[in-house]
Amino acid sequence: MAKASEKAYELVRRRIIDGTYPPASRLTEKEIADSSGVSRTPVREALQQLQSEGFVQVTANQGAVVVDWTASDAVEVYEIRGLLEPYAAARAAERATIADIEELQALAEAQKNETESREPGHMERIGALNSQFHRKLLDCARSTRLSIVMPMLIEAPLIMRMFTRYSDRQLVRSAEHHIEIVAALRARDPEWAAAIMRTHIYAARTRALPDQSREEHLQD
Amino acid sequence: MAKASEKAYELVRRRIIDGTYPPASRLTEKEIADSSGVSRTPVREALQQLQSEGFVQVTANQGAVVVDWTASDAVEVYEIRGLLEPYAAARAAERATIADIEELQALAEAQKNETESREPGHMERIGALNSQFHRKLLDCARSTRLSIVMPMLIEAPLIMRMFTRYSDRQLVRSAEHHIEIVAALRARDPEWAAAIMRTHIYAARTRALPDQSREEHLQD
DNA sequence: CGAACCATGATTGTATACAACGATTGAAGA
DNA sequence: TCTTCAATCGTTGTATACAATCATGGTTCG
Repeated sequence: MAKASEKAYELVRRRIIDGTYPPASRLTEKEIADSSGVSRTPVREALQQLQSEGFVQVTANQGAVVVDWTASDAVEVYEIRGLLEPYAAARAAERATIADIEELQALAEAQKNETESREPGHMERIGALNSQFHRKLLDCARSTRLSIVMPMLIEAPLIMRMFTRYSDRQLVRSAEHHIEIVAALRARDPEWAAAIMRTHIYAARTRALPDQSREEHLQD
Repeated sequence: MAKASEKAYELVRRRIIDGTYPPASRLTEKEIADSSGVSRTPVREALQQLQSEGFVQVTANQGAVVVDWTASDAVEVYEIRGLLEPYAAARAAERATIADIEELQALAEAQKNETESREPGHMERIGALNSQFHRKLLDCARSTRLSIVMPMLIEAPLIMRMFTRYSDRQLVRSAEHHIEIVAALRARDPEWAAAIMRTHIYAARTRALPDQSREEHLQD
């Protein structure tokens, strides 16, 4: 059996992402402990972990609340990703092994296929593949600090739901970006990798902006 | 009395920074609990907190070890700061209140004075003032994400000791940078703020590079 | 009627006991 | 001599009991 603290962590994280625990709702340790079948001690650890990842906010003696995301929060996340992920991509271009690159390619192609097939549940699978791709690329950057910092930006609940705002056209483009990133890594070209990654993030950022009609309203 | 978990946190953090717990040394919960006079439960919370800030690395069933910093780690920190802090400075230029700016100015001037007076213990005070300045500026950026991420980069133990590598000339310059940053905020000029901050970080990064003889060896 | 104030209940914070796990050491066998 | 295995011990992981704290609602006094 997995460790108790992980069990609680997974449960809460899943429920935050799927909306069972809506934004601004209060989480009591006892309720989580009962739901996950562990004691309060590992629950507290899980909540602290979730806090360091930006999922919840715990206040002294008042417990944890699910953080509420505003549009400006989302934009802020993309701005910071726009600074850090190109750097991560450049590092990855210099450090990824062949095996790493193959794995990234597999992820990118799987995502591309999902965007084309559009079978039931493809949105969830695309979201998962997208997260995996960015996480794997982060791994290839071989940077302790980035590995601590970026998961919070990649796996934020709002960010993971952002795909629902994409048109089919935009989903395809996003997958193509991933494929081009892999190409840049294969070419061992840090600048190319950084440039296409920057493009990728900026394109995503637009989806987070309040008014989404500014781009591509003619095509979609 | 402060909360038990904070007590343990402060103790361990201080001991890591002052070298009582050297890099790569193992920290047992019991030893910390005895030293700080609290039980193991809050100690565990403190260690987890310290992990999320990059001070220690805890491994399952094997406890925590103080992270060991290499030269490349230091460079990595400055590279990331070189990306994030100019952005933070730009945001601060748009968001800082007059009171914020006055406080920053006071910190910058105090640091300048310390570099000129050179009274006993000035190095420690400069280090503290420097941390305060960057933390306050971060505060003015009004970014939840940056506030979570950056303390780890600003308060890393190695970074705080880096001042010992500065020549007098470089200490003065560093203080001057801070003063100019305040001027940029006062002018509400995000680009200026970002530019001088970038300069400030890059100048610091050079100190972290293995071979420090490349700059200013004639003057110093 | 309103505001300040205590009593109460619920929830978080801490301590301690116990369980589970891993490293280490020593002996037995090849 | 080297390897393997098992027992032991120290350490971490978890559960539970208790203490401290906060939100609440009702009560009293102005």
